[in-house]
Amino acid sequence: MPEHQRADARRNYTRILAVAEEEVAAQGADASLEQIARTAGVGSATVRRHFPTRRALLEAVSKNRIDALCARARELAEGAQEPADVRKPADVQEPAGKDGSRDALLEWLTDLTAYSVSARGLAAALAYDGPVHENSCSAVLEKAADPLVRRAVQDGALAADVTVADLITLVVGIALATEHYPDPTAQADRLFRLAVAGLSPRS
Amino acid sequence: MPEHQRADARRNYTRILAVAEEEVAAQGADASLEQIARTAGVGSATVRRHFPTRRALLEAVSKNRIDALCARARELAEGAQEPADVRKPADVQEPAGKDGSRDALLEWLTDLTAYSVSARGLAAALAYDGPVHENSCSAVLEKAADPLVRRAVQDGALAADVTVADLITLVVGIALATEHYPDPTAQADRLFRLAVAGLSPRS
DNA sequence: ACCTGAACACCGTTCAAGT
DNA sequence: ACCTGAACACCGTTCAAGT
Repeated sequence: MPEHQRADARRNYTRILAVAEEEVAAQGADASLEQIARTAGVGSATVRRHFPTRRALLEAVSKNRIDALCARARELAEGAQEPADVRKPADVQEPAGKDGSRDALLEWLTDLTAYSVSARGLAAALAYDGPVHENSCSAVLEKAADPLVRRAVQDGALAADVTVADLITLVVGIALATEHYPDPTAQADRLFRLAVAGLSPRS
Repeated sequence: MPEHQRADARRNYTRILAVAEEEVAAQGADASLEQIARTAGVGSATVRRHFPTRRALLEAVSKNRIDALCARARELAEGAQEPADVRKPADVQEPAGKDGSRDALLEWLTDLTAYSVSARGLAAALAYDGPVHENSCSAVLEKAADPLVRRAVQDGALAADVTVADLITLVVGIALATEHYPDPTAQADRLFRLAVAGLSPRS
């Protein structure tokens, strides 16, 4: 969204986005752009001017949830208990340690799973689809969650070659594959816990 | 495909399917039905008569691979080494034991992952999409692979509440989420190994 | 019984004409 | 600078007319 816009342009942008949020929530990622234009009372060409691709629209619709997930990641990265301004110097081992790192990461991934399942269109917006634009949902989310993953690796709670992109893609895959289940939340939860536990023997 | 068909009907069915295989291989699960009809030299209504839904067409296109995966599952279920006709009585513990159960299951899941990534349309055909028809791809595949999962559970190599549907859905999700990566096979492999290892500490 | 061709409603894209 | 309306090519669906 450009800085200085004509008033009517900004108004249209807002209306389209509001309608799109409802429509995507109701119809999912395949919601009709034409229908959105009609309901917003603009031409479909105007929708296209503001959102050149379907993905761009889905990303805009998902922005609030992405921001919330980013905030949550930063919160968890600092350690849930202590306020941000009393952090230890970098050379002191984090008090949370291995279990804390792992728990924080798992909590965030659990939140991501819940969001990806319940917020229609979010999984599609996050799914990899060609080289990632700088300010895309994926890029923003990965940047925010990266510290969580790095700390887990440093503390030995996660294999060294696992990236934040791997984990997000895995969760997105679970969300996509469970989308049409009778109870998507329950099934996504099952699969997420399965992936966390692994397929190795339990002993 | 009905038993007794008029010759031209059967011929059309075959041609449509052959064209669909090429088109889906080239364009993926979203291939244009209209285009398939044109190339096959029939009306789009004829395509629709033989394959009432897109899913039905994708399932028909995927049939060979599904059969191969079923055969592989049965092969692995009997224990790779011994021929089928010297199997022990049921009350004797399988010689393969816990590790064998787990290895057989993992090998099959690895094959399923490879197929789901490389055979375009297969993941879409397997993805859950409402109540499963009796002879659907999913049903057939689940039935064939179920013994592998049950044996792994019995031998303690897998948590008791994990079902064959869970595992297939997880793999399908990985395939869907990695579809547009530069190297889908490599990324799907990464995620599959991650899910197998789990996110728990390694020690 | 099965197929064809046409008609229909819809969609996304593009662009000339407006203000 | 931005929007609208129309034109376009495409798609999937349905059905009357053929053989």
